[in-house]
Amino acid sequence: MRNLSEEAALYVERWNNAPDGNAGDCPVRGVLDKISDKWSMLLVMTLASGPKRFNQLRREVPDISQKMLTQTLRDLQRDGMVGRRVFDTKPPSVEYRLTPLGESIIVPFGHLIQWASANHNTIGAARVEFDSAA
Amino acid sequence: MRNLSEEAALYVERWNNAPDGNAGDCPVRGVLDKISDKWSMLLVMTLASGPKRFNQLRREVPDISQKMLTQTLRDLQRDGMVGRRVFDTKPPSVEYRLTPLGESIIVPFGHLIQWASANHNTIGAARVEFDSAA
DNA sequence: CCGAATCCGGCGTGATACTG
DNA sequence: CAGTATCACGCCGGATTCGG
Repeated sequence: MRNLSEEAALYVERWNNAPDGNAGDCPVRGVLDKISDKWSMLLVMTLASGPKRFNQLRREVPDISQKMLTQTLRDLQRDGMVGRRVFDTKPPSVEYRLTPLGESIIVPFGHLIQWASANHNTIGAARVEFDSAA
Repeated sequence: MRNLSEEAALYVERWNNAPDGNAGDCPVRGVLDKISDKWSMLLVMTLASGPKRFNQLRREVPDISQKMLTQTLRDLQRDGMVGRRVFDTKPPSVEYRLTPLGESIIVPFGHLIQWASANHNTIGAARVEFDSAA
């Protein structure tokens, strides 16, 4: 191990000592697969600012199709990240909101966004450099 | 906004005030797409414990195909996350190691792993509950 | 030992149309 | 407004084979 930060070293150690290090059925990878879903985290962050209705979400995430919005919301609901509430109005309206579990992922995911925001320029430059060298 | 933690509220605000909130070409989403890659972060965490050679990586991540290993390593190299060093030995050997940029993602990604590790039981239970209700 | 090149099946994804 | 149903396409990713 090189001189990583204390905190980084801790995570690396935990990773290496995980009971199922890198098995395909490792439960952590199961959760991470959801996180890596194209739309899941985008919707979570959109719902983070408060409950929203179906078409409201469509407007705030313009490039999601209706199908994927429905499907992603159902998956998030299934995982207990999002709550769904139906109002018997006319026309009917449905409200989606983050559960406490859903809210709890905002912080760790925020760290990742912060990292991406801070480093996307560096990454972009590295890509240009790499491609020009080829 | 409900009573999220101070930190969570901060990330939500940043997200909503982002210059490109949710455009498809938002640079942050470009970076996040890489993170959401099936193998990228797995390899980063595997390399976090030190430089490794090609077949060494294959052994430590048994369920990755040779093709995806090559491809993912090249992408990571392109993004400046991984360095590649060739030794003119016989037989030749190639060593991959994290760059400082690559090491810098260990901490934010570690937070996510920690969250996944802490909550995968809750999520699993929520899924069973949801499926049985259907 | 470290790859590149090729073939190909499956599934995630979007477009479109229809329902209550 | 809030979905469901169906179809068709793209491309990711695995298996296999070949090369330096």
